[in-house]
Amino acid sequence: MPRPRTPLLSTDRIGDAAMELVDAGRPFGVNAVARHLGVTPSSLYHHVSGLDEIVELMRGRFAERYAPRMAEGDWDHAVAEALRVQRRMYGEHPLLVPLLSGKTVVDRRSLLWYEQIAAALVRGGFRDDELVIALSVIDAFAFGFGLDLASPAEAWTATDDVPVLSRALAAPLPPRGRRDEAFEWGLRMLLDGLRARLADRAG
Amino acid sequence: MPRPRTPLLSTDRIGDAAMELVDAGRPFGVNAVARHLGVTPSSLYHHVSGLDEIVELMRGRFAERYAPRMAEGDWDHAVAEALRVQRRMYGEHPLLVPLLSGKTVVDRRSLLWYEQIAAALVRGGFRDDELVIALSVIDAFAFGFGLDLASPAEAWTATDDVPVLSRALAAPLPPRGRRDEAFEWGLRMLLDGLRARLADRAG
DNA sequence: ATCCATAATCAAATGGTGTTCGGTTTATTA
DNA sequence: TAATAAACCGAACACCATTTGATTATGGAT
Repeated sequence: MPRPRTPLLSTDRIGDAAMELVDAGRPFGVNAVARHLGVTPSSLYHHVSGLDEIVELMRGRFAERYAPRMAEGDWDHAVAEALRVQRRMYGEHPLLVPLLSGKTVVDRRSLLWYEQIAAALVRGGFRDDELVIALSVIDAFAFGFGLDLASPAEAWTATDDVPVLSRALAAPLPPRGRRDEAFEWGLRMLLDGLRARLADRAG
Repeated sequence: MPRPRTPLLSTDRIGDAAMELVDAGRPFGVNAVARHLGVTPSSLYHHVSGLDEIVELMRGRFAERYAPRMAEGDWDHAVAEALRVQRRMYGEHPLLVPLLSGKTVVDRRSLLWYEQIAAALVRGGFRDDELVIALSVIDAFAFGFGLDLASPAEAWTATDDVPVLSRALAAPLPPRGRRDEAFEWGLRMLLDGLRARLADRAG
């Protein structure tokens, strides 16, 4: 097939297709995106450098959809809100976790997500040299609990060799579920910890 | 080649080969393990169900090598020690992080690692129904900071669109490095948070 | 109006992956 | 001794990401 009269592809269309694929919980990859667009895989390489760029485009589309409304409230409420939104995203699309983790964030709209958190931290009183540390902690937190959502429900196997662990696994679950409860514990620890950092410095 | 007079393979040998591969920082996979053993990939399937089981065997070998010495000290010191050891493991073998995360832990020796933490938490006074929650938080913590170690040094790209983030990235780094510092922040938050949980209940 | 470089598609091939199947030989067990 | 199971290999399968070359349409320049 020759060059079409009107282009079939564009980075926007590719990013959208990738997002739709993940939205539907279908397997993700260059070939899958091409199939979903009714196009051969090689065509994509005229618009995109490879799989990583497609992932980055998709990251941007999702950052747009799950943009937190953190307004101008207290800095800690803003951080909590951002993390809750991101966790909702991973909960609704667990496939994203292994795709988005471990790669440098380049996409503009995704960087804005971090920018908002950084701004909230500044508002809270964190110094410049502490910002990147705090952001790293927050990021590790977000991806750690994101991984939890992407993992099988039974994270550990009960065995006679591990009686304490087995008893823990057999204990009744809280109404909210193990994962939600763990997230709320973690979130509280994170915010308390950040606030303590500020207080330490003041005192 | 027919069946050899003395077997070339065994699950132990396969697990060792996988570990040696990751130790050397070489690419990991069924074919790579087979090559390293001087054997065709199909031979492995007489001893192992597939890639996942090889990963699980390797998890066991590493759990053995990085077994924490948590003795009988304070429960919080024990948890801290276990997390530091695991972090050292991920630091020395970042390839492990994406391999080990997101899969149910089946290997006996790896489960013992969690068992020791569970025992420490019980010693600290956590109830049965809280144990699995606390373990989940600890696990998310470990993998979150493990992911940080497996990620590129520059997690974010500085841009004019994100001035606060860019300023944060440009700020001088602490002597220990961004990652180590973030881990220590996080560890302190985690332990403080767990202790606060216990105190809350007492009061 | 024509020419030409560029852009956009496809078809086909490359080298990789994990996995399965069939054949051959050896070891073990009855 | 005969039958069965175990352990290897070779070859194939279906996928993957990516590259190359050919074909044709578009848009800008002469």
